[in-house]
Amino acid sequence: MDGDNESEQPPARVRNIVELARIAGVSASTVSRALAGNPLIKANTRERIQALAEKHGFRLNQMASKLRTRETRAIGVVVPLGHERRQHISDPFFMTMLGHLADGLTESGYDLMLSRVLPDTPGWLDDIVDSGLLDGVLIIGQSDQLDAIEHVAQRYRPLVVWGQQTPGYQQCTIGSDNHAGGKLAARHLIASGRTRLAFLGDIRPPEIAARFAGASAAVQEAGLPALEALPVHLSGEQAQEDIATRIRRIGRTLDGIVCASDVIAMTALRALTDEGLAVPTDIAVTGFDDLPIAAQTVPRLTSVRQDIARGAGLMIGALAARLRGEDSPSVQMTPELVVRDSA
Amino acid sequence: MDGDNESEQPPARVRNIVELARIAGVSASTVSRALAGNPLIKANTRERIQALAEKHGFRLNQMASKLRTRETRAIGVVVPLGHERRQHISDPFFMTMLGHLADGLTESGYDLMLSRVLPDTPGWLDDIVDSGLLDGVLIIGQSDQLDAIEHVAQRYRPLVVWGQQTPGYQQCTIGSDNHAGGKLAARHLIASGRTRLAFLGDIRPPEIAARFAGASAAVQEAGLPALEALPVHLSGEQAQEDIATRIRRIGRTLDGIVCASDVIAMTALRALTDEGLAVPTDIAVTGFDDLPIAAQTVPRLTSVRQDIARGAGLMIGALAARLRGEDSPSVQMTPELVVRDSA
DNA sequence: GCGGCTCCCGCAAACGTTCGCACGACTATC
DNA sequence: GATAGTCGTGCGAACGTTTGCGGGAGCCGC
Repeated sequence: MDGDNESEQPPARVRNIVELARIAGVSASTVSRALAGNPLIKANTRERIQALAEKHGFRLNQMASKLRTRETRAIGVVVPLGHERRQHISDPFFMTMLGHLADGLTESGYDLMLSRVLPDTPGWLDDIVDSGLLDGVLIIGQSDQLDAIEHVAQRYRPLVVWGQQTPGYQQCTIGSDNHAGGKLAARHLIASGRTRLAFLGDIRPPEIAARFAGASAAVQEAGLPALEALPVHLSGEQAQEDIATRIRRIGRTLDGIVCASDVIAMTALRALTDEGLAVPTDIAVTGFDDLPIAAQTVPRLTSVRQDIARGAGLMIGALAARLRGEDSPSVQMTPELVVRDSA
Repeated sequence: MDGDNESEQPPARVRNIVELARIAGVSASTVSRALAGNPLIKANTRERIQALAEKHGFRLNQMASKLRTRETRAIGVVVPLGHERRQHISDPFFMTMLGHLADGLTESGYDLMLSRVLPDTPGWLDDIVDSGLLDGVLIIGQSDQLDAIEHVAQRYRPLVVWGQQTPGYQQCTIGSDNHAGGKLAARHLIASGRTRLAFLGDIRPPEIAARFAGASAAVQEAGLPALEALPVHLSGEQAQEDIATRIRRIGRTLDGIVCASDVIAMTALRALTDEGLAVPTDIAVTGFDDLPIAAQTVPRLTSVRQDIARGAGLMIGALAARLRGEDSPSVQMTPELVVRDSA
């Protein structure tokens, strides 16, 4: 009747392994091993301790455990927002990628720590990799931080980057062959008789620069006048504004637009409709990424497909190899043009 | 000439505070305080130590620091996928919310740990809150875990939920007044003369159930036959399939659809177009959320606006209050109908 | 009855910080 | 010149785990 009655009041919460050890009448080491399922501990004490832990709602303090074992089982996913200092990561591409990474990492038993970072201090990436909180780091998009990333990649192995592989850089990069992708899109427009093309998107990030270069190459080999890049913000209300303005200003002088992403293409579609221009009859539009929404727009978007799920898988695979101490090469996936109605 | 030359080779990386202390010729405590900017340490030794740390590329081990201070400065963001066991969190709503949360938390100096969890083990949420890794937890969407969440909420204060406030439940819930929102949408359809309505979406999650209930109420007060709910998956290719099937089967019998989300509405739009049904002349469609894409579809989507940015802000505010030990009430935001072209 | 073996378990030292307390040196006061 | 009051630094004990090593208890065979 003295509070020790099990059925009357919920057992006191146990806060650490020693308390539980006292209750069980064993040492802390035994509890630790028992909870870890270590066969060194006799089966019935092991189960007794596990039951006791369950009963008192006890869970190991991961912080202590991780400190001790020096294994955090956590991966950092960082999105550098160097060229695009907008407040939120609303870009569906990032988000989709993030979703796949979350899946893959959870599956492998890793926690995911998300950092959306404005890279203004020089050591931003060092702060992350040297925090002692992470076993490895995945970077989504190089933004304008190619060199900063490279500098860290030189000494920190478990680092994998989604982006554009660049000659002379050692960082393990997973990404599409953006140059080929851009070329694919432009060639398709040209093949359908378009001659007055433009490229819509900010070409500072290496991925986009490569897409632009690819498209330019196609334009050049067709003997058309050099492709012009029309910089616009990547997403957000700002982008909508930018794009609408661009379209209003020069939409009628064009008959084909290669867009840096599906989101941009989608917004362009909307802006063109508003301008009274018909897609694809007056002007053809291609996207990039082939996000699910590309199939849902009216007209449906012709887009360069990036297999994001596969990309995420490759990133995790490469990281896993590096965590095992093996080496893992960069991978360029071959993009594919998905022809729908917009071009 | 013996390797101690500073300019020749990069200084050896220092791994912990004691090593740095030895180099600086002081005690570990002093280094700790110096790096923390503690004014107890004389200004010039403080700076000397900071410079030394910089030079040797030393950074505090956060794991140890967090263990010691029992303050993790990390918030868990969890997305329970109870009713929707699809592989990825691709839903743009979640993603947008996540983006805003990431912004807000980073701003307040918190790290964000993302857990996408299939709640199959009974203690899934306990595992998270008792991991010792987090100062607080935000849950996006209640899924079918209302009770599991409630059980933890009873004892764990720093927990805030995005979802539907439900009578008899204590959990701190931030969300829209979904009932009002659903009613708003249905009333709008009815006001424009629609009489044969349906609700498109899985009504198991409480948020959606409330939207359905609200729409039903409007239908009932107009004296129309009871509203039918057509369950479909929330997103992904599966959803597309589901929706197309539904539309093909009964699209022609309807003249108005209340959709549970913008994504569903968008897919419906596409499916209707494919069926040769004109929106809004043949059939009117409303969305829910008013995501940026709602303004980009053709025709533009009439949707019930949820201010996601504000919602994220409220969640973080409520959590912050709870972290300070204060209490914070649930909040229901008033939704607003944004009328565009689809209804 | 003694050595050796197996089987469980406890001791104590880590992991890398932080922070209360004490202590030495130096100035100011009477 | 003794006492009190700063100021700056070091000692050592935490935070809650994990794990190498050692040792006691029990059993076997000789």
